[in-house]
Amino acid sequence: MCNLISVPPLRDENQLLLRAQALSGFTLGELAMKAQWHMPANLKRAKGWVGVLLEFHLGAKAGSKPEQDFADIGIELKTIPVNAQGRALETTFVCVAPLTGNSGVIWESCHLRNKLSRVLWIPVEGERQIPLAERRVGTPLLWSPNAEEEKQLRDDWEELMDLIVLGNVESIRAHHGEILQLRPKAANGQSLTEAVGKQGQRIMTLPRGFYLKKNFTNKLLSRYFFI
DNA sequence: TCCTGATCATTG
DNA sequence: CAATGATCAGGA
Repeated sequence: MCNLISVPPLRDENQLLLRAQALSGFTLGELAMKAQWHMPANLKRAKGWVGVLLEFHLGAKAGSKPEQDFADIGIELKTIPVNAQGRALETTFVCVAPLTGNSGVIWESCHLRNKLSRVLWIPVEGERQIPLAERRVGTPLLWSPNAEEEKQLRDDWEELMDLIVLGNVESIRAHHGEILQLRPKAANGQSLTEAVGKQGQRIMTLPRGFYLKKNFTNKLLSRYFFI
């Protein structure tokens, strides 16, 4: 994507929050024009477009590094499509699930916990009846899990990781977990990655990712008003 | 209507 | 291929 606007580096999370607040109320069409980006008609062939557009406006480094979007200030950015009531329309992808090399991996130092330790949520209107260019950005929310939320995340993560380590990855369905779920995260059904089989042998399986279920993200968002 | 499994684009 | 950004869409 062309990059004609330079956004200065961020000092701290308050500055990031202010910058995000300044985007609320704008439509995606306005933000695309400001960035001089091409507007796709819909997201069918551009599923991550909204997230990358907001990253650009907030000064996140684009790329595919497995770290927080704003690693220097310890913040992960998540755009979340919402309906007119401010309720999540989709689950939220968190990170790829490690399917091998998990001996000794513990919650305290896992990738998922790090990613979710501090999240800037930006709701964006996502109903398909609204043309993409007319969808508005909502009020951002800076969030860290409280004790109860962290326990829920940890319980689900540990249950899912146990299944992965013990060779049961292929028996995990999306309904496992109260607030976290493990689902395919792949380019297509032919993608394969290494994992552990039932007899401890090496198998090839579809890459998986951790996702936050909508019931959980809705609890976070419901405490705030949308626009 | 909603959820689960499938899929799309891009970068390193 | 694996990571990033996610949403699509058929079947329950």
